[in-house]
Amino acid sequence: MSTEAGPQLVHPTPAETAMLVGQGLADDALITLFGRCRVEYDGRATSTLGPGDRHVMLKPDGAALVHTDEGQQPVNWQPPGCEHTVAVESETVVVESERSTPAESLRITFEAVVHAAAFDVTDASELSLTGTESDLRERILDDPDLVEPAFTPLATERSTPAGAVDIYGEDDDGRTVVVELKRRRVGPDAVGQLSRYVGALERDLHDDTEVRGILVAPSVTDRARELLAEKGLEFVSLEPPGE
Amino acid sequence: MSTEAGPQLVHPTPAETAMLVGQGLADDALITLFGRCRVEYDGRATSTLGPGDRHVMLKPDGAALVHTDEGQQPVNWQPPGCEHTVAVESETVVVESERSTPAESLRITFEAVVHAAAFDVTDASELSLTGTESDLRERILDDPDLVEPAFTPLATERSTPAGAVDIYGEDDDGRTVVVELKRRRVGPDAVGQLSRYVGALERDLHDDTEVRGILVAPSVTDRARELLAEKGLEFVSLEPPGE
DNA sequence: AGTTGCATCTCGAGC
DNA sequence: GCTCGAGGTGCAACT
Repeated sequence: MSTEAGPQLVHPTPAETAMLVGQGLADDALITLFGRCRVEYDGRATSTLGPGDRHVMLKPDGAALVHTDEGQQPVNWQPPGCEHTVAVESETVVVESERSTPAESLRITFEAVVHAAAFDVTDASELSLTGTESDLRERILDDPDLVEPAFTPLATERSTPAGAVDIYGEDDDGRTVVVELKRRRVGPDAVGQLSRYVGALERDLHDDTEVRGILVAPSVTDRARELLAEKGLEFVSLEPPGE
Repeated sequence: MSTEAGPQLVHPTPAETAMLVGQGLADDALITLFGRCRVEYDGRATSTLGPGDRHVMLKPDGAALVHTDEGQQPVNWQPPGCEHTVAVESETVVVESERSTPAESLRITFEAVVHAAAFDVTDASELSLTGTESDLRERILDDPDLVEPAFTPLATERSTPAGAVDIYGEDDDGRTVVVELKRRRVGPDAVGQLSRYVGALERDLHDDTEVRGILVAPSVTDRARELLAEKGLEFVSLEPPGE
């Protein structure tokens, strides 16, 4: 059976729009609206957006997205789990989306709706993604010599007082090694992260043997390299498998 | 004049869809498609997504978004600046989006198109947002005593070998103070950041007087508080202005 | 173009 | 629910 088209309206009246959106919300449909609107948001921050043409999407999981003609990111949004409502106020369509923890509300006021639609969505497929940090970890566990000859991984995600280290192991001389993985070129933040783990382990183990810290990533910025040197940490260039 | 509706098609044929998309791309329209499709991506990583119903948006700035029924984030996307193309291959509509630096390509293959539309977008308004870190900085510059009595800001975004500090100043005793601002509750990463700045300034100034580091945020996690204590850094609870 | 750090970051996993 | 870190993070400001 072919996919059914849901209701579609072009230049609907406020009442028609509210009817379609209300029914779409009841049916757990994916709803899209396009038209001239204003947007107000209040919650973790506060924002207002004056009149303009935007695309609005209401998802059945409670997410809301307001897109302008530019940018990958929505200009306003609400995360999944929100309650959407629609109403007609003074001849304008008002879409609201709210949640309570944290208290956040989004209010979209349409002065003109150009298009409204509700779609029934069936999507059983999951995204398959390769080239992640997890893939880089598997690559190293398969061949620890990629870090250095005779490196021996002992644990992954080993917890320390400063957080979990990506790979915990020891070198040819039996010294403790902390490996921090990054799937792409790294800056100073990754050095700080590795440094925290090394420091925490040195305090935790509090034996005399030093703890080595190795950052594994495709490359580092100049500043990150300086920070590595200052803190006595090491760098190994390695990329996640490319498929 | 009221906003014009662009072309709208319900259950279009592949040829009709390709025509609408091609014309929309030529007109710098915002294009939406809904239907059953597969998606392949290759670039910074690699992904494949099997058949399912999704909403596709092509923006005039070259961004592409593929949304499922769940989540605030698109399941696949392409950033602004990409070249979009549409073609009919073996009776299916294929939308491709590519860029060269870095080399990335997105390929969406529709086995059924339920809806296709192209919208003319006019949006002159800019988002006004309050409650940001920048607002918190202004709040402190207006009243430095919020950090501590007799704190004197001397510079913002002062550069150090480890990066730019949010507020650079001195305390009542003339000691150098580094202030790191966060608009929300902070974890260990923010402590590492402040620590880097303090360390870099101590080396840079290399006089005997210590450099104080103060983290200003609404609150801190337990781990972050421990790290602050270990590194001899301080915390002041303060929120960005709420409106 | 590369670097750095903010973001209403989002998202998932662990606790 | 909170915490923590990854992300094809996006994004702007600056060099």
